[in-house]
Amino acid sequence: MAKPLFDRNDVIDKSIELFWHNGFSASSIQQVVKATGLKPGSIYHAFGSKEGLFRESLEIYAQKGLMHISRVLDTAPSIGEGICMLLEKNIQASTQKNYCGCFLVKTRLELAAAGSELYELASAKLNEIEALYESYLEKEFGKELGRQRATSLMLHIFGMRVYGYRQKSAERMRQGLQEGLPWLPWVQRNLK
Amino acid sequence: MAKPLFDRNDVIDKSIELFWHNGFSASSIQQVVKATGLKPGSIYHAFGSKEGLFRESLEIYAQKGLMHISRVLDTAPSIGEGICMLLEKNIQASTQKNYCGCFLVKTRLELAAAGSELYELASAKLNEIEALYESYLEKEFGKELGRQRATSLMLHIFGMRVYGYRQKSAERMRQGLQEGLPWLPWVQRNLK
DNA sequence: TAACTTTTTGAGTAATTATTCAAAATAATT
DNA sequence: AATTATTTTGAATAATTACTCAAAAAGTTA
Repeated sequence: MAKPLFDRNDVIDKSIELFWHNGFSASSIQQVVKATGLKPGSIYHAFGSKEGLFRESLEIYAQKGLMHISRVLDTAPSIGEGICMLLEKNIQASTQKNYCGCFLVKTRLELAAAGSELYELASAKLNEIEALYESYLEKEFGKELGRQRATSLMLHIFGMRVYGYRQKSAERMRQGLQEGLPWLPWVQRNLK
Repeated sequence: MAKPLFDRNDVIDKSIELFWHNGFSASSIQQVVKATGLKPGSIYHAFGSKEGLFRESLEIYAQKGLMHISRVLDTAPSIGEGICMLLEKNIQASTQKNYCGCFLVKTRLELAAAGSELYELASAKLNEIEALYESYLEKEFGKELGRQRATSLMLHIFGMRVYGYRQKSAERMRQGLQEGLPWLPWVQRNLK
């Protein structure tokens, strides 16, 4: 019973990187071979298909994202401040050189028309994220307002993932968020 | 001097349909051949490359979108009511069977990492849309608040383009929009 | 060490890809 | 009708695609 010699986590991390940047269609198995060092046979033995590898990459990515949100919101001084921290981190990320949006959002848009199982997976994970925010906001604002603000927050997060691709959009985006999410405890940035 | 026999508008419309649904990478020239009835040689003679055809499709799509926004906002009773009409139309569209988001948004997300010229084109057109909304909102709210609300509106529009893929999200999305864009003249829907 | 099980290898496959081009067809001009 | 200019054709091309499989290597157990 020989066990896999390659580091599965490492291979998944490198696959996430590749698929996240290029999307499903534009990423070839040959690129995976190059990125991971695995030979085609090993990839198919371990993951079954390109779709199988993509699915596992997407799942791990989503799981990490959900855990990150929970961790930040559980340790922040307040839920509102935690959300602000998460949003600010998204803004920061969008200023990075190789900004790439969100893997789940990109997958949902790319594969919606194909009716792919991967689209369903991405959608399910995005719904989980909304449900997670909702569970926190309900505690703060009650059932109805919590749900409403969770939806509003998701609209803004999705919006950022598209808007953020523009260079130098950080400050503008920050102002737009403050305009649309006035119930969050924004900190004063530039007093003038 | 023989002139083209095929209807360029018709070919572009069918190309928009195909590219919009499948994206750039997942649309093949053979699919274009099938969808338009043109032979490969004709396509390359008329548009130069797959990218050339995609570019022209994207440009026409964007132009139609910009014109539609102007027309609605120019004829609406007020700018606010016009924007509400446009948003409501987006919500309605998202409930359609083959909802497909926005061609510009999809292109921006798909081709950002590739540093493609098509990404630049999609971004430029999305910026034009924001500038158009800004020009209207400035008249209503002044320079600074107009700009801020145009950004907020764009974040919501982008957000809808992602959020809307979920089935049965219409009512929830409507409430989220009302929460984030309270300065718009929303009409009462269900009194209870 | 030997027998056994599982993983890895990497050349190979059939299908699909974007693109080309010489020849045929078509339209405008003479 | 003849000439010229342009478009259309569609089979062919070289490259790339996702994926396979028999053999070799490696780990586990006896």
